[in-house]
Amino acid sequence: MGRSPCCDEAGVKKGPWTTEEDEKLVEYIQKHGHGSWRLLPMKAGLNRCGKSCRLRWTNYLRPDIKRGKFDDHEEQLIIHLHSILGNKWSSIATQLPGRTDNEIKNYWNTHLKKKLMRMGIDPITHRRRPDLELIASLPNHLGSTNSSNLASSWDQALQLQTDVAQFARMQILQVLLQVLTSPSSSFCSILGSPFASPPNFPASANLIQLECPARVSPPLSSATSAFGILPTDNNHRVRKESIEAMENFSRVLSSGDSRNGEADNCSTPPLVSSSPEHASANASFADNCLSSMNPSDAWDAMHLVDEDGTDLCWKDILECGF
DNA sequence: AAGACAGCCAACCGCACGAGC
DNA sequence: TGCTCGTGCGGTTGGCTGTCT
Repeated sequence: MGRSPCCDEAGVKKGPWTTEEDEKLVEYIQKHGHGSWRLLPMKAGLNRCGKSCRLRWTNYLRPDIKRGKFDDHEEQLIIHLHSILGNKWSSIATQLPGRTDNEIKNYWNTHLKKKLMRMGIDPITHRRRPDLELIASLPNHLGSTNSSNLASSWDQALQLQTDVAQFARMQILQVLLQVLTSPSSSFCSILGSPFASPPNFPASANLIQLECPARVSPPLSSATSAFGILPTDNNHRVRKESIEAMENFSRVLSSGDSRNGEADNCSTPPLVSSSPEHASANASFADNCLSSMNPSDAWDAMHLVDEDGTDLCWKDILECGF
């Protein structure tokens, strides 16, 4: 697990690459392949660490790199994949031939994030954020101060309050989905513990009566297992398979599947994880199973029952819990 | 014309993970 | 089983460039 000492070596050059260095690196790799990155600088006669060489090659010198502006299709694809995968830049990059993860990451941070915020969409959750919309439209509101506008601002403020409450509910829904679609450890341990409840979940919501996994009804368990989320899987396998599943899924989307149109029409894919570490597993379930549902339908789809076989009042729990 | 500021992006840093011993 | 090594990845930084004042 130790860190590679390669970049700790003294006397190794850092900073921008010169054309001579680039030429040496390209020439060496074209002749011999990169082989071991650690040994490459020495063999190629470069006073750089292997890591730096690898980065320079993969992000800049590789012959298949596509240069220039991102087109609309690429932009939409990045936004969509980010809504599914979170900050998994390397996974996103696999869907955009010729683009590097670094390039996509930079483009996201400098362009797309701001673009979404201007549209009133939270770039992390990919959900509509009324507050952001309000901020974006603030200049318009400041420009007009007559009484009717004041009244409409009040309406808007009240609407905002309602939206924030709705948003909070959705956050809880997300947390629950994260828990439900996480590997067994988190689901069972959280629900099995007499004290634990999902983060930010209201204390009044009593989840302890649930157990794992017998009480998860077939629709949910089949939906999750279809994407590799099995209670017996370990974390890494689940993560990997989930990402692979999402990559396959997004491949279908990008190849013009009919659902793509629906997804594109809805600029904010629903029920997207707010935490990157859960994004892949969470999203595979959410995006495939719940994309066309409103929150109420989503609950119906989950169809959770307690041990007596009666429906749990999840909706009520959420609606009354805070 | 020049200094301040903001945006952009290549490169670096440090952590995580798998393989091999 | 635990350690080291090599590599991949995501977050962050620093310097270059363009725009504004």
